[in-house]
Amino acid sequence: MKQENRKDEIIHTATKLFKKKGYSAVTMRDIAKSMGIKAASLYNHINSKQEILTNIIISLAEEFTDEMNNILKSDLNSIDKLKEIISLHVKITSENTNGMASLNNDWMHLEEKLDYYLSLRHKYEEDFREIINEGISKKEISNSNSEIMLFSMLSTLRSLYLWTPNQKDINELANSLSDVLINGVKI
Amino acid sequence: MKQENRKDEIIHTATKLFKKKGYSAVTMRDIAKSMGIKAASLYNHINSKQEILTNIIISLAEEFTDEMNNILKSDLNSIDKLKEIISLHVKITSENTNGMASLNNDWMHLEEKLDYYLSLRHKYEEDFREIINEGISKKEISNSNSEIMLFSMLSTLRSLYLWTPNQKDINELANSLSDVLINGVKI
DNA sequence: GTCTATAAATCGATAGAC
DNA sequence: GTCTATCGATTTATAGAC
Repeated sequence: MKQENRKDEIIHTATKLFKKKGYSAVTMRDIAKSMGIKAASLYNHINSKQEILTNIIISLAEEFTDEMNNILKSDLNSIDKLKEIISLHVKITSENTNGMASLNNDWMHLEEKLDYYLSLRHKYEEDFREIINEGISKKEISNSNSEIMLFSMLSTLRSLYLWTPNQKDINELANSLSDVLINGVKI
Repeated sequence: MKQENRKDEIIHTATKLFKKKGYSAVTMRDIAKSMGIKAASLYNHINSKQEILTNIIISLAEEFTDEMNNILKSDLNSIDKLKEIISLHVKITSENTNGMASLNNDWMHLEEKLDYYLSLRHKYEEDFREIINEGISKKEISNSNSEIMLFSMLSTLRSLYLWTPNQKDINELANSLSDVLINGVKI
């Protein structure tokens, strides 16, 4: 475990609380109490509540962006690129389950960094869409509604934080999830 | 369009705002302003902010519960039961897109009705799980990880409110969605 | 049924002692 | 680096005039 300085400790504590109740319902007093100190003491390490949220969300969004770029650069076929995306979501979610809740549910409370976040998200979805459409034109992916395939997969991957907090083997999870998302449930 | 009394109008307005920012970030002044009146006037029609949230969430949860009971009672095979569940989510989401946001993201802010909501949700997931397991034992559904199939489908269905607000033909959406969820994306 | 006015509590954030 | 004390703004909700 990496050594946590006081600022990281605040962010880590806040992330846990944000998952339970959402950014708006968590007070600086809640965060402080959870750390055994007073709210005023938090301000020796962070400048504002908003700074905490920005830190949680932007670092995750940039991580997704970087990894998506690696997948795009690879010479995998479309199905294997999808499997890589699935593994990426499983990995990041397992490393920061609580943070994924803020990324999904509290991004609209970003202030200065809102537009930047939206641009990263838009680019990510565009890249995902391109992989699917490339797969369709190369006859690797079924030629049905590509938008529904995109948002169905994305919805499941974005919801991983809700039901995989105690997952042991993340490789097995990624494999099973790939099986279900790519082959469906029918025999 | 059914005639809306003042209380329904308040709930309708609040539901729209709750989707945008979440229950905790929306104030009674926001709701009133959006209706062109003052916050104090709201209290002539509703007793509290909490009552608005309870009304939104419990009515939706009970609708899902009732319809799931009908599906369970039917003599459809497992795949067709799954298709009925998919149609149910598409229908309810198209009728109350904004309310689905509260159902998904703000249920933890329920107070007196929280336990009741949790019991309905638990029962719904149990019924869904039973349909999948029955399909597996009858060789209608693939014998892979049933929990992953359950939560993958449920995640997609619960996220419908995010990307289907302007859907025209809900029958076609339900059919395409069934195709993707049941048959996957592979050719 | 809506208004103004305000109560009582709580919010994020700061000042200054230690 | 944490504390007490507090500011100023904002919250839900109520009282009472119209």
